[in-house]
Amino acid sequence: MARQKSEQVRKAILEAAHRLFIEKGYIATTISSIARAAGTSQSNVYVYFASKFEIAFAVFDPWLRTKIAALEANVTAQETPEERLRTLIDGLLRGIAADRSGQTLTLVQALATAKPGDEYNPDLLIWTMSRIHHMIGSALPNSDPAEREALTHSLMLAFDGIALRQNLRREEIKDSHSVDALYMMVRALVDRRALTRVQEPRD
Amino acid sequence: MARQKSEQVRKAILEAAHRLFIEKGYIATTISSIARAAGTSQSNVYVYFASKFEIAFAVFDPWLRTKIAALEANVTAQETPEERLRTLIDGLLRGIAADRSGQTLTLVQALATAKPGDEYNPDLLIWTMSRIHHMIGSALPNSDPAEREALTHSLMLAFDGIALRQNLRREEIKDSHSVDALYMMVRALVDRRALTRVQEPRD
DNA sequence: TCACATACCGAATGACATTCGCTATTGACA
DNA sequence: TGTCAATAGCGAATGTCATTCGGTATGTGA
Repeated sequence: MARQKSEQVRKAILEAAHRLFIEKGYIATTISSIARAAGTSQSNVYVYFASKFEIAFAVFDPWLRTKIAALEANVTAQETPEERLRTLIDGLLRGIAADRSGQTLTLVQALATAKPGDEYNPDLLIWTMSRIHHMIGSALPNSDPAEREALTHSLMLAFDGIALRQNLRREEIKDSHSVDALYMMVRALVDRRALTRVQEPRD
Repeated sequence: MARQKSEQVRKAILEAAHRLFIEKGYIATTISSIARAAGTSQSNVYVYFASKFEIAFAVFDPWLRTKIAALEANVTAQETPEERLRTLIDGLLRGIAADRSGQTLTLVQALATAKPGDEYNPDLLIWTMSRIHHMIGSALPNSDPAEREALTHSLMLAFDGIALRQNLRREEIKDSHSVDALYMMVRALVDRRALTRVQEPRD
């Protein structure tokens, strides 16, 4: 009954927020500027979203899903497991986490400044983890489940690390080194298995 | 000439901030509450520190140096390289980065909310990296320099990842898994070298 | 003892996120 | 097709901070 929310207004708010978050970051973007860019009033934004935090999450969620889906398509398209592994690590860390024209920083800033009441739905987190887990399976066939699990967690951890640094740390630390270092370690894991098999063959 | 700053007031401010940051986090701690706890006025805090950000850094710096120094003593005290490696990874990630009664979250929140003018001295970052690098040397003797370099970067990255998650991510992700996963990968790196040496001895 | 730089203080100021009181619309139902 | 209650939408508060300002008082170097 009574008046309905306009899908158009909602979209306008999200699009304005999306653009402004990328341009100025979450913290420097004000609700007032989002409202202005969306062609509505500051207070009306709160009819559509309960808080600034909620807007950030509503922007981040579809952004990340799109990125991860594209990454997965890219990984799957690779011929060899080695290529899939490199594509996965590079795409996830350099392509998504370190992307300065993306929404990763939005999430980091939103989470860092979240107030006690600011909750978020864990679905996105779980979904992302399951996609990465799946990609790792295709990049490391014949690996044992514990190993795949461990790698999934390590990659998520690296994602967070890169995300935090993206703007917050100084240039003294080069992200590229870290990504290469991680890749090197994963390869070592793979190679060990290969070597172990050579030494103690058992199929 | 003229009046001097009181070392006592400075110390009182830092001690109050230290305690409040741990209790309530950086963001939820107000300059006003720091001043009250330090027994001075809000505005006088600005005579000693240019900004809230600067206070955070002044608190974090000695805290981290103490922690890292203690870790290094602990690592050095271990008998075998294996024990040193485990002590290093566990102490750094679980003991320092994930310590909820420490100042890690302070730094994350301070960095996330830093304004353009908020600069910090990179000395601490460089010093920390060099200590970790040194500890890795003692945990992986005979490793090649590139490998040690890569591990140092990976550990710093993991540190940041854990730090970000400390309060910001949900329980859906268990940090412990990630730490174990990382340890497993480093061991794989070590083992590979051992296996490689067995296969192609050359000493 | 004098003079001045400045520690120290209480009261602004300016930015925000969020809330409030009110008006205008609109969708369900008679 | 008219009525009306829920609520979209708006402009003006509110409340919370970090930071700044204007003034006063004190310690220090001369």
